[in-house]
Amino acid sequence: MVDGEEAPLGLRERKKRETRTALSWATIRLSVERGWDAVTVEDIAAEANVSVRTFRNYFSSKAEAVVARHLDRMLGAADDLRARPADEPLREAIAQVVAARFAPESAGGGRPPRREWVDGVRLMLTEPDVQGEFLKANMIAQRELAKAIAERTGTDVTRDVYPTLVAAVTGTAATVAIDHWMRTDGSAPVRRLLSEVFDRLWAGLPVP
Amino acid sequence: MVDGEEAPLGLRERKKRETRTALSWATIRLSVERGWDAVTVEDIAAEANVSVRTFRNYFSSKAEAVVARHLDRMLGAADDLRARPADEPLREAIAQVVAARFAPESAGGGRPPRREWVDGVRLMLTEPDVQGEFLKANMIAQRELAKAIAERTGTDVTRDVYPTLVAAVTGTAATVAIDHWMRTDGSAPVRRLLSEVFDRLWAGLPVP
DNA sequence: TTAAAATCTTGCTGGATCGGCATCTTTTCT
DNA sequence: AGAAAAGATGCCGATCCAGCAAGATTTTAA
Repeated sequence: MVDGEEAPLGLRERKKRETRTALSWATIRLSVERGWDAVTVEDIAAEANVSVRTFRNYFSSKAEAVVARHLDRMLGAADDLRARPADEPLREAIAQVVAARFAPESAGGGRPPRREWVDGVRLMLTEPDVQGEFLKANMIAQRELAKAIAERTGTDVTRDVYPTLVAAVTGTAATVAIDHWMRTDGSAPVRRLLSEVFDRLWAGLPVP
Repeated sequence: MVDGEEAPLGLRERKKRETRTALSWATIRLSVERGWDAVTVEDIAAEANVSVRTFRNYFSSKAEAVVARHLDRMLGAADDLRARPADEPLREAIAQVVAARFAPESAGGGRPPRREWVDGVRLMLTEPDVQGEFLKANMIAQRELAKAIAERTGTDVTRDVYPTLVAAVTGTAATVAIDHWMRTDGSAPVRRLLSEVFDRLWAGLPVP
């Protein structure tokens, strides 16, 4: 399951990933454009040129498909962490990899998000199912992140609470930043919020 | 929705709460005893003397019913926070109310949990659906907690990130403590884990 | 106290979801 | 090349789910 990430990645695997992201994007786009309830799994499958059954092989719900983008992002961050110089302070390393994954270029095509789109996304994110899946994804990513942190700090995920805790805090930072962005006018970019939240957390939550 | 908690609480409301907790407990008990998949909504409804449709009016899934206990607990904590002396440091106040709600007496009848029961609960909590709902509930509770914190600190939930952040950290602490308890032999009581986690968070996550 | 209004419970039901299975196609391995 | 492995798809029965309306209970107002 965990073989070298360096393998050239066969055709099969590549296609699978393509289908996965295609389905995920299709779900997001259609939902943003038409509204959550106005999109069926059938629509999405058609949009991505696969059968409904195949959609189900990849995702067990629309919400899961939407959140897949975020999940990949966070898993990627965990992965990046392992590649970070070992002598870099943990806090720095984490801040860097997470911030990098939140960079606009890192998302999709770096197209300038239109007002309409942002509003749609925000609306979509209010959907309870989506929020639930979002949290689940975060949890999964956190487990992976905890492993990476444990390796880096020479701690044990099952014995020490430390790696799990730091991972959880990282996930929380991301969630809070996004959450706050969602509930405000969105003028403050997520990255700024993220770094602010990070600083506060590692400073022990001083009263402002 | 948020009227004085002091209102005598009419018969209607009382009955509703009773049904709600009855359904929640029934779900938990049956699931622990028979195993998650061996329990249908029909069983639960029967156990609580209501129709299946009524179960659905209260909860949209078994998982949600299970987690309702935890949700109430956290909402209660948020409520307790408002009643805390205003000059008490925020950190202390939060630690107190949360710890109090995790006290064994505060749960159900203070019956000594049998080994069998604990194992069953642990097994139930590994169920993905349950975990998902757990996270959702936490999020809901956090929003409420954030409001209480905002009141207390004179900050604004929509303008400042601070209250949301502190609430999120509190929720995270609870989650991590429970998560760690679940994945270890359970010898360390949740309350001890909780306070350890709390201390570390408010100390800015020093490297151990 | 009584009648009206509001709310809750419940059975019914059509539409969507879900996951197992068999089959056909594509990729990978030897 | 040929066999083996893994994916995609269609089909289908079981289940879930939310809206609706009828009947019961509580609350409110007169």
